[in-house]
This record gives sequence, C-alpha cells and structure tokens, in this order.
Amino acid sequence: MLDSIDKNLHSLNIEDFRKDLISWYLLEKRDLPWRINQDPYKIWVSEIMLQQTRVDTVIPYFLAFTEKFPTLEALAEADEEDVLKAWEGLGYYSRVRNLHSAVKEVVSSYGGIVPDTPEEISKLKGVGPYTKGAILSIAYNVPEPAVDGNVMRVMSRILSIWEDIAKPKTRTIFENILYEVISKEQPSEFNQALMELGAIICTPTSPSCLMCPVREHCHAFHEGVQRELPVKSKKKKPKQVTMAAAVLKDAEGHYYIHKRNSSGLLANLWEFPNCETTIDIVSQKEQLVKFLSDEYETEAELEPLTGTIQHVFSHLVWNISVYAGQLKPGSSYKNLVKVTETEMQRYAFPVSHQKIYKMSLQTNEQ
DNA sequence: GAGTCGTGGGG
DNA sequence: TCCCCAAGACT
Repeated sequence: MLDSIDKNLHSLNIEDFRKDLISWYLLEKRDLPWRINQDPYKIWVSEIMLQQTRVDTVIPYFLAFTEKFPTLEALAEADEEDVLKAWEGLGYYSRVRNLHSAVKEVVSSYGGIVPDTPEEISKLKGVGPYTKGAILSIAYNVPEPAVDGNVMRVMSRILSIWEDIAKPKTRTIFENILYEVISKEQPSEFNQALMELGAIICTPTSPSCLMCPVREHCHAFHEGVQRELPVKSKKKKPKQVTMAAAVLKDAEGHYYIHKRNSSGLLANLWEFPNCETTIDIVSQKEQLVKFLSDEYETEAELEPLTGTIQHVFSHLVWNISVYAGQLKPGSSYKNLVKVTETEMQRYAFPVSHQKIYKMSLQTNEQ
C-alpha cells in the first residue's frame, strides 16, 4: 500500500468513523424493497440487478421478479424464456443468465441454501468480488468488504486516495483498507451505510459535505479537494454502426422474428431480422432484401423507409433504419419463427427492437 | 489489462 | 446536445 494512504488510514479514528457512519445510516436509510428481510435469495437478486443500474430503475423490476420467482427453487425451475422476459429492458442480460445458472447450481450442490463462505459463493456464476461481499455481509453478517463505485468514491475522499478507480487493480487497494475499517460487529450496516452515503451525500459531482456525518474524518473535505476525487480515467467513444431492420408480416398478420445467438451481445434475446449495412442510404433497402434472402431464404416486399431509431450501448451505437414489409405468400422463412402478435409478447426483446416494433405500428395506422 | 456487455436519467 | 454516470463480471 502507498505510504500516503497508509499514513492517512492510521490517522483515521476507525471506531468513531464506524459509529458516525452507522448511526447516520440507521436514521436516514431509504426504505427499499430488498431491505424488508435478509432472505439471501432476494438479497442476491437485488445485488445482481443493482450492478451498474440505478436504484429507481431496479425497484419495479425487483418487485415483479420476486413476485414471479418468490424463491430460489422457483427461479431454478423456471424456463429461461420467462426469466429473460422478467429482465427485459434492464440490460446486461448475461447477469440474469448467470444468476439462473448459479441458482440451479445452489440447488444441485448446496441443497438450495446460498453458501455463506467467500470460497463457495465466489464459485457461483456472476458473483464477483463486490457481490460476494455484499451477499455475505448483508444476508449473513459476515465481515467481508463490498467495494463498488460508491465505496471507492467515498473512501478515496475520506483517505485522499488518488489512484485511478477505473483500473481494476485499484479495487484491491480499497478491499485491503476495508478489511481493517469494516465493523466486525455490524458488517451489514457498515457496508450498506458506505454505499448509502455515496448514493445520497457523497455524490460524484457535487457532494453535500455540509450534511455529511463523517466529514470530520474526511481528508478530501479538510483539503477542499472533494470535487477532484475520485480520479477516474474516461473511456473512449462508442463505435457507430449502420443497420437496417425489417418488420415482416404475412397476409394473416403473423410476425417473423429471430432468436439471437446464445453468447455475446443481447444473447438469447429476440429481434426483428436485421443486418449491418453500408452507410449508403440509396442502396440500403436493397442490401436488406438481399440479406433476408441469403440468411432466411425469404421473399419479401419492403415498403419505403419508415424511419430510423438510434440505440446507444456502452461501447457502440446502432443507427437502425426501419422497413416494414410483407412476406410473399408461400415464401420460406428459414431460421425465423412465425408468431402471432399475442405470442410475440411472451418473448424478450432488447429495447431497440421494442422501438422498432412501435415504429412499424405507426405506419400501419396511416 | 483492455474490451465486452444495456439502459435511462441527470448535469 | 453531449457526456457521464449506476450497488460489476467475464473474457
């Protein structure tokens, strides 16, 4: 550990810091649906959902998900199609495929009981260093650190740490510190308090230091550099991709949809047939028709461009031109699935393709 | 270690 | 408008 960090850590009154932090948390903590009890399964679900996702976004998904799959066994026995549907729109879909797989593993290897040791729980798919600490501390009161973005931001300010928190290696610095600082009596409250403080008071751009219960312990506050911390290098711009999608219907009103590959981007989700095209708008429709013929052996008549939708991912941007179209009578449709409008509601689509569907409906009305 | 993997909200 | 973010994990 760096000397300056070590120096500031040992100047911290750890007992008072814990007490001030936890006292504040017990008074000010938000009422969140995963704080009703300590059911390890529901804590687990909430922690997976909260990865890189805001609390306000997660709440309705958590309520619906735990109503549909109330127990670990219920989730383990569910069809993946239904599990993905419950995650539709939440993003990072590998999270729920890993959760589903891990829950089955808990049933087969641990008798349906979520393991309570760092070694065992870390073997489960989708449970990394943060989630391990979060579940163990919150559900089982085990004094393991749970270092997320909040914790790195708060502790970088408290101890004036100038390491780049975007680098994976930096997380271990905070873990080592927190093994010392975490409350051994109240690890659950301590970990949640640190995250709650980061979410409510010690926010990224304009921290509310005057309302902070631990500002007297904070090196950054005393030095007036709380706005300069944490140090976080920025990532590069996402790559632009030009695409075209076809909402194909037949004379009976069926839709023709495609299930995506089982790995990679938006794995196992459903979509309207689409392909990457050149940026040449004049020939784009012909490129799409050729793709539909080559890939799916369809004969289709596409209408003029309906419109475009944009979808921004973390690392790329889809610019999608939408074409409504008719599948010709008797046409084949290899690797596509023919569904009614009602049946289609049972499948999970990425948000971009929900937008594509809505756009196609607007044209039908005209 | 850097890239992959979603989405919607806020400054 | 644009950029960054939000309770990360996996390859």
